[in-house]
Amino acid sequence: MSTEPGTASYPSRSAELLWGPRGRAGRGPRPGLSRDQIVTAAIAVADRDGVDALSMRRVAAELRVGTMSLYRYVPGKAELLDLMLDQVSDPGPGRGPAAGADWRQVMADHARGSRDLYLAHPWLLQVNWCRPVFGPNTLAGVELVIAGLAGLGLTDRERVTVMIAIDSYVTGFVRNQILYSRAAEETGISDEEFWATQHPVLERAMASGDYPELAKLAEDSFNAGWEESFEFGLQRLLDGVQALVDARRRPGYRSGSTA
Amino acid sequence: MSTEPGTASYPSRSAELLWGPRGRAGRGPRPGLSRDQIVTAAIAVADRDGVDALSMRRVAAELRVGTMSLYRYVPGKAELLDLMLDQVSDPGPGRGPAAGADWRQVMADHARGSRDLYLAHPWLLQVNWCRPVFGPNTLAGVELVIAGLAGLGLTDRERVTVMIAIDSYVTGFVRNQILYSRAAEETGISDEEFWATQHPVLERAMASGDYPELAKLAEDSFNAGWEESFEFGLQRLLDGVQALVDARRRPGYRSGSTA
DNA sequence: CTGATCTGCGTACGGCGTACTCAGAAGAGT
DNA sequence: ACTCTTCTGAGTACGCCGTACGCAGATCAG
Repeated sequence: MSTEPGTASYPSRSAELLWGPRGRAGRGPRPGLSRDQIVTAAIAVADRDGVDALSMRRVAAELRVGTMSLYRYVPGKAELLDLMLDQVSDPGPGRGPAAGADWRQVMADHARGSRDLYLAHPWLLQVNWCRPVFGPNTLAGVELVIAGLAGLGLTDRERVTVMIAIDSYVTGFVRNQILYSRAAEETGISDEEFWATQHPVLERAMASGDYPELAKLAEDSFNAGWEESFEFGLQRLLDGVQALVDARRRPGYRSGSTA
Repeated sequence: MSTEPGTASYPSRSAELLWGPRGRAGRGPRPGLSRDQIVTAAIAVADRDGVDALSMRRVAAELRVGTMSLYRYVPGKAELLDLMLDQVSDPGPGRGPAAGADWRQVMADHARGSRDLYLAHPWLLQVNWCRPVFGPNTLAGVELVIAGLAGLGLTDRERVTVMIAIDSYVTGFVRNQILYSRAAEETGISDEEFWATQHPVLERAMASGDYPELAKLAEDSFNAGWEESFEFGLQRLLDGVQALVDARRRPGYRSGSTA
């Protein structure tokens, strides 16, 4: 409390908001607004106009309400972002793993689902969360993955670490994709224009001889689609996990390296 | 130029700054400052006080100079960030791959090097780069990895995609680590205090029965160190690449899945 | 009806990035 | 040596931001 608020949320406050009862004392006037309304409006603004356009004033305007009224429902912007994260992580009702799916399918589905989520709400990866506060919906996703890794002979810690690895890959990949492709509209410069400005610079760099291997690459080496690249890396990662699972089942096997 | 600047840099301007000649016309007074000085000072501020404390006024104060003077050397904050990225990516002189290292060692070294870099300069992952502009140093890192993947029977496009996958994993992992561990000092709350506030909430969630598999996990399943977790995931990913390399060498082999 | 309590929100403060503007220093041309 | 062009340094100001504070009025307990 003594330090400046900065961008960081106060985790215990966010936890209360995420898990706490939504009771209300019956003394004053009825609230004309709800926390969910505010969170929904904020998500709409962030989706439509980007995270830079997300401000308390903007959200209030969206709801035709005074700016400071928001603070009756949300302690501050950081906590609002925490709530946005959890609301958007809601998988919807009845979203479980297909009954007969093997672990690899479950992991791949989860990875693709996360990717879709991040692409639909790019601000998820652009915001500096003070610290990931676990909300009910976030936790439900974790449960699904951990359950999908049950019964494979992995230790509990390995299951958790595999989950982290997959999440890291997805997060990092989509972050890259967003930086490259979404930024086009933010700068008002199309992808073609961007590469048109970069191309001569790169040509000169290649001609300099400082990057011999890069210069030898075929022209279209960087032209794989995002979707295709994502799948490729994901399958490599899952292949590696597969090797570990096989090793646990056939104890004679040795992995390419220990960890 | 017609649109608002926002957070996005103007890529052609950044490219000129990164690659362009540093010539100066000899007419006016000598510049009392240099772009490198500004970039260095900005990096110092970001490292010391965090990315939120990085402002043009702050950098100017660091250099005991008027705020607007910075704009004689750097078009704006976004471009300054681009320059910071490239300066910090300088691997130093004579940093090549060890001569006899196999590809796996080269990839692992590169991954660990990136990780160290990101941990040393967390703002690298917290800033929303408008778009990754390739600077000389960034490009040198790419060259190293692509060279390390030569001669393995992979296509050019596969080499690029493997590189992206490794970079995605590293980026995503360290981002997570930073969010969890670095945020402690920003909120002024220690790791213990944070978990102390989260623990009862999680206990109640586990007791609710909504997360059966999570509840069954051993208590210390999440307690693996960052370093250990990073290595584990990295080795899994490299195992997967290994499988692809092996498949290319023994054409009869089939991967766990195609991509 | 009274008093406590809660909501909505206007005002204001300090900080941000940066456009504009101008004084004055330094070299070029004569 | 003088002028003119050009460049640097920087103060001021504008429109954003998050949010602390305080007040008017609505609502309900007693």
